[in-house]
Amino acid sequence: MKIVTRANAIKNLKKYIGKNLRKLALQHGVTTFETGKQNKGWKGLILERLAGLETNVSKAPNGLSYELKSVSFHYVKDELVPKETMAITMINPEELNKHSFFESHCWNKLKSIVFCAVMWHGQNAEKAELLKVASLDFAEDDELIKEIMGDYDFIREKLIKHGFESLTGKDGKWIQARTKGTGGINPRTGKRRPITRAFYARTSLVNKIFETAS
DNA sequence: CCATGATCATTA
DNA sequence: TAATGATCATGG
Repeated sequence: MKIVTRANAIKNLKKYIGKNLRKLALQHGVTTFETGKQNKGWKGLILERLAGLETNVSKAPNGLSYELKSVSFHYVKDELVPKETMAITMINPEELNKHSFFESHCWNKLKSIVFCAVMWHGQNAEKAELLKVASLDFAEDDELIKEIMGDYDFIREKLIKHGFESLTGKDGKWIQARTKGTGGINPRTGKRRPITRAFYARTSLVNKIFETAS
C-alpha cells in the first residue's frame, strides 16, 4: 500500500496536462470503449491511476484523503464552460436525515477535492485531453459554502418532510439530488432496480470551482 | 450484488 | 444549449 498525499497526487497529475487520456488509459490497461462497450467511468479510473492511487480508494467512507473528480468542458461561444454536472457522492437517506452539512460525506468530499478539467470532444470521444488539475480547499465560513449548505438543508428538509421519492434534480442552486444508479432491469427479479440518488454539483458550481482554481 | 466512476438520451 | 432523469462498465 502506497501512501499518496494530495500534493503528490496533483504533482503526478500535472505531468499529464495536455496529454491524450485515451492513450494513457490504453497503456495502463484501463478499458475505455474499444471493446464495443461504453465505459463511462474510464476517465475517472485512469486519473486515479495517474495520480498514483493503487486501487479505488475513492469511496472514502472512513477517513481519508481527498476526492479525485473529473469534469468535461466544452466551448460555448468563446468560453470554456463545464458541459456536465459533477457527481459528488451518493445520498443515503438515513444519513442525510441525521447528519448536518458539515457532518456529511458531501462536505467531506467537497472540501478536499482534486479537480480535473478534461476537454470533451463529442460523444464517444476518442480523445480526451487533460486541461487542468487543481486542488481546492473550502473554508467553513466561505460565502459559497454557506449557500451550498442552504441547498443541502433544503434537500434534507424535503427528504424529512416529503420522503426520498419527492427529491428531484430541480432542487438546489449549487448542488442537486439527481438519480444515479445501475439502472435498467434487474435480470434476476425482472423488476426495475430501485432509484438511488447522489449529490451533483451543478455546472455553475463547477464553473466557480474552475475559476477559483485558475 | 451494488456503489462508484461519469456520460448519454430526451425534451424543450 | 441547458436541464433533468436514466443508464453502463467495473471492482470489491
